[in-house]
Amino acid sequence: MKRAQPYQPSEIEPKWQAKWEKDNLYRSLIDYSKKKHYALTMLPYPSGDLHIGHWYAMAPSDARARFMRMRGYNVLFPMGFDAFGLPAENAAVKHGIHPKQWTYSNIERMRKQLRSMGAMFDWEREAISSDPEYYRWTQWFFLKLFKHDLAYRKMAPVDWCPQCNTTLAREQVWGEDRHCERCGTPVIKKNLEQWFFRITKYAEELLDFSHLDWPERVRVLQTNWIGRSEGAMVRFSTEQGDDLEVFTTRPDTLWGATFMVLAPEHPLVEKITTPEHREEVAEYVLLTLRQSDIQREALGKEKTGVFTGGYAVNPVNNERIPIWIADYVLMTYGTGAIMAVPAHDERDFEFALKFGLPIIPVIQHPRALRKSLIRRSFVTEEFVQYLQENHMAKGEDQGALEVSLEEDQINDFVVHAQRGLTHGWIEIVGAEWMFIFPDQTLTLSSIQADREILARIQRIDAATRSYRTTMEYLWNQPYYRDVLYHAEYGDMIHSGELSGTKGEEAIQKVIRWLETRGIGQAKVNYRLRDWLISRQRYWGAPIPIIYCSRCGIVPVPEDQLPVLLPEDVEWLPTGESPLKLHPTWRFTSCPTCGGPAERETDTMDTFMCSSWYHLRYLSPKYDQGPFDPEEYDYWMPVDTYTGGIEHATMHLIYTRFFHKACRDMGITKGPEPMIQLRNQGIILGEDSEKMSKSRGNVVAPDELVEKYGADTVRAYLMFFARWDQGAPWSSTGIEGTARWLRKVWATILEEPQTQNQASPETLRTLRRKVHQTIRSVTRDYEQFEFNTVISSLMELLNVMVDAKEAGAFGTPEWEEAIDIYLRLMAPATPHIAEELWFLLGKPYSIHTQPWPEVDEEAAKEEMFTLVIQINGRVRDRVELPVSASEEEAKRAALESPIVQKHLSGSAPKQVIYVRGRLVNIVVN
RNA sequence: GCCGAAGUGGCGGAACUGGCAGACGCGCGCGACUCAAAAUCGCGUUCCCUCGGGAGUGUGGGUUCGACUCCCACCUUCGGCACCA
Repeated sequence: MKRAQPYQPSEIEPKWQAKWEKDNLYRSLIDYSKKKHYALTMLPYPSGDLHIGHWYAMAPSDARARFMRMRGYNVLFPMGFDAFGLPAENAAVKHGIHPKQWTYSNIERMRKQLRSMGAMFDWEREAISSDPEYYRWTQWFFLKLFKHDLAYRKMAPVDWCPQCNTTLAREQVWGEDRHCERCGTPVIKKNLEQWFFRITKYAEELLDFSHLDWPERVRVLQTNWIGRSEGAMVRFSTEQGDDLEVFTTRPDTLWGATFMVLAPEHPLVEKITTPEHREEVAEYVLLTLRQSDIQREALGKEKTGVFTGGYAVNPVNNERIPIWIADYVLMTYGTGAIMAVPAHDERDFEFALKFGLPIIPVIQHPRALRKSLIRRSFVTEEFVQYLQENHMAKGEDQGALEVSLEEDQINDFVVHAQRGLTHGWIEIVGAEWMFIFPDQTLTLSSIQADREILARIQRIDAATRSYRTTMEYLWNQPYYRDVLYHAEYGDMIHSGELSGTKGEEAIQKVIRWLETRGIGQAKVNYRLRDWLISRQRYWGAPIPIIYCSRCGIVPVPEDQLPVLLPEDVEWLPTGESPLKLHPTWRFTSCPTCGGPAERETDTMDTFMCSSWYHLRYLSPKYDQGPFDPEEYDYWMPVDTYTGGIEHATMHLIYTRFFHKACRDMGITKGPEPMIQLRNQGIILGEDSEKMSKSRGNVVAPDELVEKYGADTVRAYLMFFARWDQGAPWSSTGIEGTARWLRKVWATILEEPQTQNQASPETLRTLRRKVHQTIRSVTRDYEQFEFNTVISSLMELLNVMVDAKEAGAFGTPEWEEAIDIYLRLMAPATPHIAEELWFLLGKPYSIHTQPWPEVDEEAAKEEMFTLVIQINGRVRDRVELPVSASEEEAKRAALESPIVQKHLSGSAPKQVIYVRGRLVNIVVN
């Protein structure tokens, strides 16, 4: 027996990596004779150490890129670094190293670690966002956006991270406590003059995913983030004659608007506040401003607000309604003002009840009961009998009958009620809003009616005198509570000429009605805000703007780019941009008038750098533009993009916006930058907790590579979980993958220990499994199902081991099997595949070989297991040739002794036959 | 509260078109080799059982000859949003 050399990844892996690099094996050049495939994995931040998460993102992506290459595509799979950003500055503060030095030495280290992965990166295309040759073009894009009015500067309340000492985009503020996405510190509000990109201009187009093959999850996240809502703008006016516009999604409830609420910051507040309310309003505004957003938006917080003394006119019914201010109305959404319809909006309902504002129902509840609480003391005994005889009284509580009525009982009830009332009144609420008095019936249909009803019942019952509105009285009858408020669609009531409008057409009909009268129109509103890109930090691309006292905001001329970052700065965090504290850098001359001027000292959000890195990869050294148009036309768009889902509402929305804006400026082409997106999951620590240094559960890929070799790590990462889900790490699990590779090695290289002559069946079975595996591995790579790629290969190996034992070694079928096996494993485990390929004397390199084709004939099964069920339960199995007819299958099933026993003479009711699978005998 | 996803052995997972539930691997058990260990190999491994079977894919219903797969309701976990008018 010949023993082969043992499998030594630490020897073969560096050897092949060096050779591939020397031979330029992964250089990706334009080749018009081939179909291109641009595979991109998200740009890593050079934090200093490649962690297992990087491997998890990149190694399976690399395997797939390699697979595409073997399938005949010209594949571009580039790598680079998102090299600007805060950690470099934090390290500078902590260790006294310059951010640039820290960053570039980290990059050096990570390049080495990345090379140990054996990935097919084309390093000639590496791009580093902090290189002046890179950020020159980041600045150039800024200027283009500025020129096309897509970048603008404004004073605004912005989110500020006190830990990072900088402003953040809305997308970078996370969670209920509104913390900084990077460091977890709760943010505060600051009023600052900042630069924004007009991403909101693209809100509608960003909702269109029809050109994208992206996970549903990401599309839903982005859709929710953009937050489209349809409704109407309605023009109310103040008594002073100012227009007061509101956005509403429920124009059908307009007739129920009984007051208005402005955000405390609303510009009209000053003007409408009357002298006697001035002090109270000023105090409230101040209080609101002092509160953090977290306090202000804390849920479950009781509503607060104050009356301004001012009044508005509801344009649909000319009702005079009070204007309040309250912090539950946000200046940043809609117009910063709302019409309050307390009967059909939970927040307004709560507010109205608290402050005694009238509540008028204007939408019929689709299912509500008609409820009435009838005090015995108000009515005759005959009437009580009437209620009981007709089963209207369902209960009794403290001398009051709890009545509920069907629609067809109402008329009869009203007649009896008026006769039965000795004094007092009877109300019906829910699907009706009637107050029946002996002499008349009133309906709660307007503010006026609310006052009349309240006045009458207060005259009758002194106990109701503390109530400020009719609804407040009703609310204090617990029996009514569930029918007093609802936010559903329904038929319009109490709405003047539009009363009776059906729920399903109400909104559209009201909008048309408003439009013909010129008091409102349809309007779509978005939750999305413009992208705040100013950062008060040093290590970023300077915003290429100059402020001149004579010429105002002046863009740096393109030919003066890049605006270089000075290297001699103080980085100690002060809350001001370090560039502002530099003794000379900010002082310059105006490009327009030549007079003294100052540079913008803020730098750009690093998401700006990563919005276009996929373009810089195309031609990282090109200096006539951000990218070489020829490269663009060949490679773009990105065909598959892989990375984590955490960027769903940040990078992935920014880069889509960026592409669309550039398209409209004539720079890029096509609807989308990245066609197919796939997300990998997260690897947890072995304790099922999130990996972190403090928990001590971090898995270090360098150590794994040293112990097992890169191929084992790559294969294990592909195998151990569904790629899109991730799972806890297992240090015993990886042993299984290591065993698999050792077994491959031994199976292919070692002489067999058997004298057996392989039977034709053995060889046939071997070939069948080989070709079936080509089919499944190909399909699984296409679908990013990497775990089953590896398990199929393991299965095939098990069959090969059996075949070898049975004497297949050395036969043509065996040679074919190992040839195909190595090709199939080459994308996942490139080094061992290359080494074995080499040892077998096959032509270098396996990675330039074509992907194997399925021989359909060989893959065909000859026999199959016919499952025999009785009443859907498996009772027996029998082997049949694939060619067996329905009759043969049914006969085989019915002849089965087990079936005979179960049938015990009786005839089957039905026999169901599924070709190639089963026979199901139904016997009752 | 709203939106979304996921629940399958001790664990990661497979079952891709409604048709054998648990592929592949980990772990575990027994055995072989060995003075011994490591490595390797073989067998077993969803649960219950009176050895005939029975139960079983989060729970409860439904559709179907047949449901992990389709429908309805619910529970749990995770993610996102959150006074967005």
